[in-house]
Amino acid sequence: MSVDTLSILYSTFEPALIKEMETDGELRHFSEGDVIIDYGKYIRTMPIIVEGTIKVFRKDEHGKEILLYYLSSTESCSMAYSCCLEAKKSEVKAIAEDEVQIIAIPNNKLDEWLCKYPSWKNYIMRSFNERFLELLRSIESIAFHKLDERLIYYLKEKQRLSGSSVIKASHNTIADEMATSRVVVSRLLKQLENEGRLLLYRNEIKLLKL
DNA sequence: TCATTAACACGGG
DNA sequence: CCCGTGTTAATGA
Repeated sequence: MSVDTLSILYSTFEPALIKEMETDGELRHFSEGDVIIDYGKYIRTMPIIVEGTIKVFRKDEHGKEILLYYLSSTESCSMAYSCCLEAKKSEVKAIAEDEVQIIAIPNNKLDEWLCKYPSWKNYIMRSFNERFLELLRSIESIAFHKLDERLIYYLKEKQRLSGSSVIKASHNTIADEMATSRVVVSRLLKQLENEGRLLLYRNEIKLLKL
């Protein structure tokens, strides 16, 4: 395991736990677009993200997909945690947004560590809380805001995670992730450009003031 | 009323 | 040429 990876872990977990992670956890790498977990697959390990960003999707009964939330460094998926404990099938799909490194923790360790390590308990609790809040924000956005507000929320979220005000994505990709059509995305983006809030290029959006 | 679908032209890479 | 983009017109919820 790299020094960089370790330093991230040391700020979150106690040394004895990290030792266990080194022996029992498995470091895995994914590239942009890789499907990390798919609908209906059994989850046997719980991932902790050490590098990169993962996007989590949910599919409705008609097969339409929508982006739920992003996961980034040191975060984990509480969905995965509860699935692991009961050996259930995944309700969501996770795709790597960029280059991603995760530590896969085998499910038999999860419960054991909960009693053994306070830092692990805290991490799990905090992780559940963060995911829940993020989910609430997504629901609020989808249920109560119109598409133009959702688009702005989407762009801001991209900006926050990439740390850059230049967003690299096609209108089509954005439309897919927001579960709408490209026509609408193009129209709304054009509107925002006319308002002087961003600039449009091919496969690129430069955010000015949102 | 506003989203979706299909269709088309434009142009940059 | 292919793909992303901008627009329009018809249709749908």
